[in-house]
Amino acid sequence: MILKHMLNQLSPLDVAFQALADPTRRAMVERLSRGPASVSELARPFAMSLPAVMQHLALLEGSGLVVSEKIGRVRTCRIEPRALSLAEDWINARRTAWERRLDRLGDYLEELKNNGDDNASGT
Amino acid sequence: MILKHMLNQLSPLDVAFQALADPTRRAMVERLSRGPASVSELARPFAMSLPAVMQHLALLEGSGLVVSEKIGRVRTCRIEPRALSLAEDWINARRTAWERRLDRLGDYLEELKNNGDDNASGT
DNA sequence: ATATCACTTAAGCTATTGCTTATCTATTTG
DNA sequence: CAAATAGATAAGCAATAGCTTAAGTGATAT
Repeated sequence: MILKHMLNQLSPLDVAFQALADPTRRAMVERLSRGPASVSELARPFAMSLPAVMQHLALLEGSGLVVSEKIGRVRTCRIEPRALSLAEDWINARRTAWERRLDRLGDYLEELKNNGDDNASGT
Repeated sequence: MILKHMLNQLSPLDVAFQALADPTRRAMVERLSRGPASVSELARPFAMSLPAVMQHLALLEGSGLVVSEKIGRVRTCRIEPRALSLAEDWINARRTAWERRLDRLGDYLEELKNNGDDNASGT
């Protein structure tokens, strides 16, 4: 039997926003925005087990928001700004689309007002 | 008995990112970025029941990303750009923090290179 | 060599999420 | 008024998310 969730592959945007939805993961991104960190450094501020932190990290890496490299026994993590841009740009596009729409509406109403008196007898 | 999840109140940023994490809700935001829509207009593109759409809508309104007004029997929804900015600005702040950090590092390495020959005997 | 450190993997458990159907309440419209 | 329309509320259910503990693995220090 083929399950529904096996069919629909998630887009990069899906996984990025899903990764950012969790407060712990956003705190990890915030920490990494100030510079690289090892897994245990990343884990230290949180009141949760290391495996829990690793699961968050796995999701962040899966989304491309974070990349890491293991040297010896320590894995160093850093943030990938281009994956952040992806989400940022999506929001920006929707917000500016709305604002442009408001501007056009404003212009139209302005035009109506200005043409009001010299158009009153025009028809 | 007091449950843990009854204590921790979610921040505006939490609910905003959580709202944006779902593909259906992002599609609704995308639709609304092109102009206001009624609940059934919003629901039409999706292969799910109206109550399901209403639950998504409730979450979007709870996050402040969408506002709505009911006139007669139709509720008209529109997007609230300032709530979008909240999430957008959070991402932007982290991304630019990282990029500034990289720039400073680049400047430092550049400086090391330029001072290399006239500093070789300097100490 | 062996103990410690830094992670990693696996399994399991609970709360939440994203749906569903069924039922209900207001507003139009005929 | 009766019937259709637009939305709202409630209850329930399967899948997922976010943890936990226990038990690895491989690198480094004693």
